[in-house]
Amino acid sequence: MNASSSTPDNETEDLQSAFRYDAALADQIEGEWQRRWSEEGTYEAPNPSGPLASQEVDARPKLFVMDMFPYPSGSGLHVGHPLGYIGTDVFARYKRMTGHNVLHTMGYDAFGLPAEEHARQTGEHPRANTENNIANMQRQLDRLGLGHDKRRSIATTDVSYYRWTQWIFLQIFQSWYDVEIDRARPISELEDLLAAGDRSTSDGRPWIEMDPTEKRRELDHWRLAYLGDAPVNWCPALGTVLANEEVTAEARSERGNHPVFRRPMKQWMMRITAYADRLLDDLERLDWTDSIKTMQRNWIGRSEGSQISFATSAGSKIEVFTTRPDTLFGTTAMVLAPEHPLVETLVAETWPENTPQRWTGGAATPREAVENYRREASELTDLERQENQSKTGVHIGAYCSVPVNGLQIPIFVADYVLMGYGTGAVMSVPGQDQRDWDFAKVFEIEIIRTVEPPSAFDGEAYVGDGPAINSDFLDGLYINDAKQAMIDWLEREGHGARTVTYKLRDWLFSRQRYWGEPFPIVYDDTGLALAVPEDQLPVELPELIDWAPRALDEASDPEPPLGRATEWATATYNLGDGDLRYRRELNTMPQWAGSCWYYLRYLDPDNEEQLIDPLVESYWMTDSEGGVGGVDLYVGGVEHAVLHLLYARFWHKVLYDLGHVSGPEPFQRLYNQGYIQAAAYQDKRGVYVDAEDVVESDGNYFYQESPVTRTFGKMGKSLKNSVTPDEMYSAYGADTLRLYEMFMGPLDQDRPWETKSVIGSHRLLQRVWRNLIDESTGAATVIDSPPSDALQRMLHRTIAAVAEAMESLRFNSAIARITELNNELSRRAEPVSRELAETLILMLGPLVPHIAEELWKRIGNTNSIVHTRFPEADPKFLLDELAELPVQINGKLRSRIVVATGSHEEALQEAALSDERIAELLRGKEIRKVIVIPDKLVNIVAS
RNA sequence: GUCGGAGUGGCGGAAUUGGCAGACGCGCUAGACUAAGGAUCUAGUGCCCGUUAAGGGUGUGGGGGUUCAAGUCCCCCCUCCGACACCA
Repeated sequence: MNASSSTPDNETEDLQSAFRYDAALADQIEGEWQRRWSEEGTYEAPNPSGPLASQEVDARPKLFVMDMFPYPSGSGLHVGHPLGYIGTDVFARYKRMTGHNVLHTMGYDAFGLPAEEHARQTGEHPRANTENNIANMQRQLDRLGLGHDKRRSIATTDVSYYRWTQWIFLQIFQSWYDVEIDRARPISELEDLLAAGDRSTSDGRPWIEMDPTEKRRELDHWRLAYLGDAPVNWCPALGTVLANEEVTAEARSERGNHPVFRRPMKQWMMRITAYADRLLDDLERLDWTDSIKTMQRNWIGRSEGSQISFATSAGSKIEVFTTRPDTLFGTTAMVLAPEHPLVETLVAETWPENTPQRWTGGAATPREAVENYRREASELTDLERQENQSKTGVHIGAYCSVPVNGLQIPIFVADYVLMGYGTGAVMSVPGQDQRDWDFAKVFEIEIIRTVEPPSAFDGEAYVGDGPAINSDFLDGLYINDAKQAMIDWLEREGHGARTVTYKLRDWLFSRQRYWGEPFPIVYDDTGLALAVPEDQLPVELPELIDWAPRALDEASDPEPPLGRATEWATATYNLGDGDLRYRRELNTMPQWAGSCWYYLRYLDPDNEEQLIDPLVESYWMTDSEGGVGGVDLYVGGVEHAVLHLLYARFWHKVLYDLGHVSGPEPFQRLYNQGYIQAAAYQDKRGVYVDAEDVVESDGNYFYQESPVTRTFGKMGKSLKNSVTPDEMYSAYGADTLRLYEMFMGPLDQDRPWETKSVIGSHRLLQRVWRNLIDESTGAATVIDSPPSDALQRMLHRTIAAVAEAMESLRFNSAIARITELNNELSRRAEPVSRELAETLILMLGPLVPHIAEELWKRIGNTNSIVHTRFPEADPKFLLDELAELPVQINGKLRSRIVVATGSHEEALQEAALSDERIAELLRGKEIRKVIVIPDKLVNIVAS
């Protein structure tokens, strides 16, 4: 790092330029202004009521700008981390200056595995570790000069915060989804409906015949948060169960890449599937990128089709789900997932006569074949199953009949059919489905095409549209009509019905961890869950000594660490029958829980009486322009495209149904910032070397004289390519770092970090400073006379461009325009008009607040620029009287003419044709046509 | 494989509705200041031809098309990045 004045040798020059804008001066200015902002509460945004309200009602329009809050990592920040935070800060500052009441703050998503992993290694309690990390990270962020309302900051680990996380859990626990009115309702209302017979119970028994325990079990059946007995993803290395979303396709944990095993276990589940359609439909009302919307749509995975029953000789019917009921006449086999429950009852004792050898898997009986196949399938990892795309399976010796034509078709088990989707059973139609085609080829199953392929078609299964063939009453119909006709027939004949299925599963909500929110749930002797009363919240985490997960092997079973807090594990509550002892729920909530609602707590951070004051909620969360409402701008990485954003939307919708929030969506506009990448260098052995010490020569890279190869990747320890904000502060100051990060490119794009380029942003600030300040005295050099007409025009064009760029988050363009203006001032090398100087400073304000405040003060102002109006372009300066227009011949630029703006076509044509060069070039040519676009160009077509 | 997104100088990137491609910055070249410059300032800088110059040609991943005019619109192809992945 070479700050110009930091070497002792140029002290002489330093004395001459004691007020040159360098790292030392920047550091001093930044410290002073950060102190003043903090003392004056400059960034505090008033609420309409409650403790954070200001004296008078704030008439400004509100704007809620938010970053995805970080996990407070122990390793500290590198320059890639704050990119989004700087972006939102610039936008928030710009909006403050255009008269908005801007809420911008920051919190910490502080529960989670890393603190426990760290604790396991060091013995430091997760809370102590977490608090240290938060303090450290806060210090690093403060140094950037982010304009946050500190009063509103929270950490999900604060007891006063997770008390309300627990409260929300109870709301969900005590609700059910009424499909008739399509929203969640309190469970007490269901009780009334069941008692009145307006809803039938899950097994059809009358409510009044149930004993109290049966009634509780019945209600539990309906709850939005319920105990499910599904197979879970048990990760022994992490000592916890994981959600499907936290497990990779290779059956490993997303965090740490440890093996994950399937285990059946009683787990808390959230009925997010009840909201599948609303989560899908409301996407259309959101200002999010199409790619994120598409990812959510794919994740929800809604598909319409029909359920069809196939009768078997054994009596049980096989239900399949298909999106192509129109192809039913082409069904030539039935394929079940290996885990399908009906396999047991359907499997035949002996092979039927004439069973082809290849169907038997070489086994003596169908049962043996199925058992062998199941064993082989279970020994494959998901990855192997995926790589092995050739179809395998065995016949189970039984047949079922195709309802529409009575055809007897063989039943198979095969692992290409997944138990987790649809009904775990597939009607195999090789003519119209490539997977079925592949399967049919292996087992020599008959192929009947039911859609006529185009004559040129030479593929295998044909999935395109076309007229139905070989399909009796469907013949000639195209796919859509054929589907309708078939579904009508199935419904009329009682063989099936129109249905919808989803890929989305219910959300597995418990973790066998210490460092998470305890459930506000206890159990009595029935083993059924009971809510801890709201007025008994929070259920605080016990201070465990032995909190670390046990080292566990593959054969182990899930075991929550809270079970070791023996005193805490039971509790006395009065739940209506007097004080009784209850067993506590020992699982904790997943990290997603705390991030599902933090935006609401920012709004009313000190409320102990209710989740949020409705007045405050509707003030910040309602869109005055009639949009769906919610956070006005939410900025974060694309990695949360499905999980966090789907969970938070789900919780918000539940709160909306129950009347706790005023709108259906939490985040109106979502913006995904890109990532900062950095060059990383590997030597011959492939070992990463310190990027800082690599030198370039003629496009090749060397580390200690030896050639190294360059790649780009995420900044971090493993690639040895981190650059810390602290290094940038000491070389240039925080404003330069902010400016550089914003100048590198559009906010939503990944961009490579280049330390050598940072100097460019520093130079801009130095030149601005020099244009307004005498570097030897520190006094302002501005003069009071107005700027020249030409400068005035340039200034207002700049204002218009900068405002537009700020509005659309194109900060790189805004900076370019400001640079152009400042370059012009440098070129003129004359004292700058105060009017122009003020405008320039205000435009810089959102980007580089410290130096802007300092310049503002030095040219004679006493107020802060934070709430000063952003300059507005005066239209009268935007139009020049004269304009230089290009003149083209046959589309090629040949000359330019200077004409009055607003000149009519004839005048322009004449000016163009009488231009010397043009006349010269046109000599001897025939003018065929002249295109004149006023104020744009003239194009002469000649030959 | 399917679905998204993107390809513009040596590099990061600009370019409203189709209307002067390469703004702005880095780097590079030359010069100024200097004991010195990895500081600062000034000028130049897409590529090719043209001794300088005037000028000309060419140019936004490739190929075709629409148009007076295409980085921008249409068709086909290639490459890279991201997500999902036997979803019936």
